[in-house]
Amino acid sequence: MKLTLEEIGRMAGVSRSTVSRVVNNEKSVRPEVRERVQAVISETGYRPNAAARSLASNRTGVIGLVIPHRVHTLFDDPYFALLIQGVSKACNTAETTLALFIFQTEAEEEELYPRVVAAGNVDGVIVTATRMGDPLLERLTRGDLPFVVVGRPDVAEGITYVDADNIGGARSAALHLCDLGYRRIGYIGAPTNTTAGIDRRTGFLEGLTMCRASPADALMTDGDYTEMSGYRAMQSLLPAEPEAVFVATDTMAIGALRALTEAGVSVPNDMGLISFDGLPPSERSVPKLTTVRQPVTATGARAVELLLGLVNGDILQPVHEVMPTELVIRESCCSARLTETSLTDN
Amino acid sequence: MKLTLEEIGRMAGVSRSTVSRVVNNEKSVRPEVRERVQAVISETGYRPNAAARSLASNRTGVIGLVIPHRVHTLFDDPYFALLIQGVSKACNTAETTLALFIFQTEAEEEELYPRVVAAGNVDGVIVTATRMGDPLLERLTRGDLPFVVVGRPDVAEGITYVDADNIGGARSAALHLCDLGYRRIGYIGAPTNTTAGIDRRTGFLEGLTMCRASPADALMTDGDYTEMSGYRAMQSLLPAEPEAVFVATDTMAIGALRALTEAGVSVPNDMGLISFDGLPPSERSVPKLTTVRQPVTATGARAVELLLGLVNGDILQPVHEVMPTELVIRESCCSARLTETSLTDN
DNA sequence: AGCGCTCTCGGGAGCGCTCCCAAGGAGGGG
DNA sequence: CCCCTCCTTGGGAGCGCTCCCGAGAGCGCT
Repeated sequence: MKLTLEEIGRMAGVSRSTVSRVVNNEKSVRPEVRERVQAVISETGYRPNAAARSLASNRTGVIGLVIPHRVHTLFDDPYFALLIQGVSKACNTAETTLALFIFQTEAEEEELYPRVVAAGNVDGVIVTATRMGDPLLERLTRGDLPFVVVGRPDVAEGITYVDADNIGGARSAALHLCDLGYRRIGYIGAPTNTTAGIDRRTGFLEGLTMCRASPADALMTDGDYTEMSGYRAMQSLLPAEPEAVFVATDTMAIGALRALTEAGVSVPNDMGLISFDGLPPSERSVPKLTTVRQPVTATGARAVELLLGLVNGDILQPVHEVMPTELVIRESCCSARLTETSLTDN
Repeated sequence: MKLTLEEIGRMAGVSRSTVSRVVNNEKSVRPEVRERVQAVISETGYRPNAAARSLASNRTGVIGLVIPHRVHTLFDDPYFALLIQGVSKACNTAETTLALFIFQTEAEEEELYPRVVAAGNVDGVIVTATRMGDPLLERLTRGDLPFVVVGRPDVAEGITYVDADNIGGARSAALHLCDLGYRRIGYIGAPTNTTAGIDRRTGFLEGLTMCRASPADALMTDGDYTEMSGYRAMQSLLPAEPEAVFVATDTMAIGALRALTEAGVSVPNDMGLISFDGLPPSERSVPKLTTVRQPVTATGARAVELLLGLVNGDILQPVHEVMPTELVIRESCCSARLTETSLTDN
């Protein structure tokens, strides 16, 4: 038996319209009628047809999460798994369906607009991992589909985004190293064609400046978010003999740690290591990494809330939201150093 | 300007129906007319409205990927990231939209049927990580929505699924250890309320039998797919002094390796280690893990193909598909042992 | 008693597509 | 030359919902 509004109406002795009002929780329905209709609905397990609903209302109840093609190789970075989880969870509570768009090629990415957006498949999209001058972002800005960016976009005007406090977090990491008495501090960064890379670098340098340590070019290099790039970067830094290194992501830090292990450099005894992200692997390494944790799932969830706000018009002005980070002290920095310094000071 | 079939028709001087035929690539349209319509379509960037289309045709062009709530804690297992990638890629090439359903609670999971299926949101679903007597699977079997299971379901009759060759792969791992001369071989398994856990155990035991090694209860234990469970399991196995251990998943093997590192047991010198899955982390550990690789992304892609076949009626009988595995020899088993044995034999 | 207001409810219209039927023209065979 | 068939095209009828308008009932007020 095909259940429709009409059919439910017949069974409850009311019209299609009234059933619709009950389903959509509109007020002007007498309580007793509402109850009667509710009863029929739960008896029959009726659910309004999604397609008909979106055709008539111009709303789909679906939002998209877009993961651009650049990321594909780095998808083993657990960051995205966590982000997806946060987004998914928020979608579930909002009774919204999550459509996932993972692109492996530029061509696929360009299909997004025609195939998904123009067809009206989604009410809005969340975009991650944009890069400087990202054409996707530009395209989105020109269109009128609501969207939220995860991570600060390079041109942010008119764009709603939610980002981690990369600058503040990186600054606190640098300060922490300084506090522990480290002076020759190295840096393995994220690509500077991403705002996260820029911001973490900025924060790191700010931190150094605040404690009057000065960065040396020989101590600074960049990776590309992969574990392997962290591995290589650390190898290239070793000759400069840093006392400690700040690595801009956990995944690269794991790679860096591997390079150190192979080189027989003990962490934290011979070198301090601090990273950024606070993902699960960072507490399963040996030694466990001291890191700046960012709230990844919360970020994803917040992005959904903002997008939904945009979609149903609760939010009218672009919102820029910064999620706080937190320094998580574990085993990869030597607290003995602090003690030494303190003793000297006393 | 709102583009519709009608509008495009007007512009091309034909009717709505003809445009529809062109869009859907039906034959009976004169080539010249077809071309004229095509031209207007690409000029205007027209795309048929998805909602209207599914309302009229009863097909949504969306498939769901369901990840049950049990998995949520183990989501940091890169297996799922790879699976999602495979599924997503296949969806992209098939011009199908992927809806992702990740459930964190049993309650959310139960909402799947009413909210998603009854509302006609998807044409079919792919379900992963089912367990014995999974109520979700049972519900799906009763309904008439096409679905494909990733991993062998415990009752497989009437169900289309695609699974890795867990038995064969585990057997080859056991045989490999035997070949290398290991005799006291330990086993850290996956939960035996999952068919993967059962099958890998079965394969492992088959392998031992084939080379006349006999399993000892003291050498066999199970984890729960998490890294931590692998860590603990290895600790519990250490007193029994196995010469080598087969761990049923990479993630648990990484945990086991961590336990060994902490205990000062060197791999492969003091103990051989082999695992199953062949995920990226297995080649970034120190030492790199010898493992049985299963084709995760291919599995996901195959699941999509099967589901699509089911959806449009190309496949009428349930299909059971087994993906081959491959032994990847790296550093965690001692080939020196083989040499020793060989030497003795000579 | 009459007026106007609010609350409740029903039904028409239409969202943009697919499906189907029928009409018209072209072409082949008797 | 006519009839039958096939190919091509157009348009009607929905798919199941939302939105909107208007009718009727009930109420308080003058």
